[in-house]
This record gives sequence, C-alpha cells and structure tokens, in this order.
Amino acid sequence: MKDEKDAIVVNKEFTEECTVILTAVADALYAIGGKWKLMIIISIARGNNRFSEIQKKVTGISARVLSNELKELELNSFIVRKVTAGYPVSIEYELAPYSNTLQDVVSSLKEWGIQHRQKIKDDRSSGKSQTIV
Amino acid sequence: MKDEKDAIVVNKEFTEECTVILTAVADALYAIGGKWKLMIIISIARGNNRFSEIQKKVTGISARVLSNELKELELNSFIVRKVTAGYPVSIEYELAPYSNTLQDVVSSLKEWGIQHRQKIKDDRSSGKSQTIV
DNA sequence: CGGCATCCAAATAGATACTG
DNA sequence: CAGTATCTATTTGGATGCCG
Repeated sequence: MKDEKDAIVVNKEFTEECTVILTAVADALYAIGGKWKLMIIISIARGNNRFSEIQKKVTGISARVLSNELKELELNSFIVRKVTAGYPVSIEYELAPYSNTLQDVVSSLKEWGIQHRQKIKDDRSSGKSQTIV
Repeated sequence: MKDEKDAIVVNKEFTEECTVILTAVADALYAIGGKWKLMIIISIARGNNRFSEIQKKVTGISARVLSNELKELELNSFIVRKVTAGYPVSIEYELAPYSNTLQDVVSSLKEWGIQHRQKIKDDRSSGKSQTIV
C-alpha cells in the first residue's frame, strides 16, 4: 500500500468482485442447496427413476420430504415427472436438460467429498480431534 | 487413467457407482453445506477478516449464527482465529490451508450461479412462471 | 406404488439485551 | 469490536394413516 489512491481503487474492485461471487454462490445454494436436491438429481441420473427407488438410494430421506423436493425440482426445470397411463399408472422422474448444467458442480463436489473423507480418516488416525463426517 | 469423464448426468449403466457418488456428495454437503459456510469462507478469502466485516458481507446472517459457523469452520480446519494482543485485543479470521481445497467447488458454484441467474431472467421475460431466486 | 393430510417433536433462527 | 445469553417464533421433519 504505497499509493493510497490505487489501493482504494483496487480494494473497491476487489470488494465488488467479492459481492459478485457471493451473490452467485448464494444464488446457486438457493437453487440447489440443502441436504437433498443434488443427491436426488444424481440418483435419478444414475437410473433411479421411481419414487421408491430414489427414496432407497437417497439414504435418510422421508417420503414427505422427497415428495416436496421432487415438486420443487420439477418446478425449477431440473426434472420431469412422466406419467404413463395403464393400470396401475406408472410414474417416472427423468432429468430435464437443465440438470446437465450441473455437471461441474457435481463432479467438483464429488471429488472434494472423496478427498475430505480421506482427510478426516487421516486426521483421526494421527490423533487429532475432529467432528465426524 | 482419467475415467470416462465422470458422466454424472448420463449413463444409466453406472448405477453401481451411484452410491459412491452419493456418499461423496453427501460428505461434502455435510461439511460445507448449509446457507453460510461457503459464503463465509469466500468473504474471508476476499479480505474480510473481522467479525463485523464478514457479517456485513454475508447478507442476512445474524451475529449468533455467524459466531456458531465460525466456530465450526475453525474446528474443521477451514479457518484460523487469530488473536492479537493489544488494547483492544484484535481478532481476525484467516483461511487455513485446507480452504484452498475448495477452489473447484467454489468456482463451479460461482459459474453455475451466474448462468442460473441469467436463465431465471430469460425464463421470466419469456413469460414462464418461476420461483424467484 | 406414489403420494397427501394431520399432528406433534425437534431443530433453527431472530430479537434483544448484555459483557469484557 | 466481538461476541454470549435468553427467550421466543418459525421452520423443519418424523410418524402415522388414508387414498386412488
């Protein structure tokens, strides 16, 4: 900080950029945050298209919560609810194209999650205290 | 041996891998999920090191919640709480090295958040109904 | 099977006041 | 400034039963 004017300008840009990032991340978390949404999308992507299949894959989710999440995901164009006539009527959830935009997010979270689990394990065997994952 | 592109959103054949992905993503969400943690990390990364600075940047967070989140982040090695003697005592939060592992996660979320906001805007001006971000 | 309605318990968060 | 304490309001979620 030798030149104060520059410093101010720089800091202002820095600050504005911070707000941009924060806003973007907040937007993302608003749309796909929470415990379940991404996991539901992943599990549908991997071929679990029925309500009960999804519920089995996404460990710990209750029917009520799953039902609500599916509605929201459909409303936001991440998935499509397909009803096929017949007896009984068959209902399947499929990914809508918009879910493909989540590729990078999902894969980075997956990579991070894997290394994080490893790190936790290392921390514990090296004797550090740690909250459990 | 880079895999065949973590094809998250396609390829029903890889269902056996589904559980691995779900577990990894669940781990990640457990550690950095929720409304605030990433935003706090980002805002510290961009030079907001004081409690009140962070609170100002991370819109909507209360002192109590911020306080709790900071404690958790410190416990999990994402940040360091630095106390500098003096009068009054100065307290600053800094990123710990482990926060750097979040680079990809943050940048993909940021990119996605930006395009998502744009998409919402487009949807609205084209007359679709939409939940608001 | 794929849900929705209801009731109730638990977790979370806001407001406010207060401290070193 | 950097929190803590307390109380209360709100949200969230599980359990259960019912229905097409």
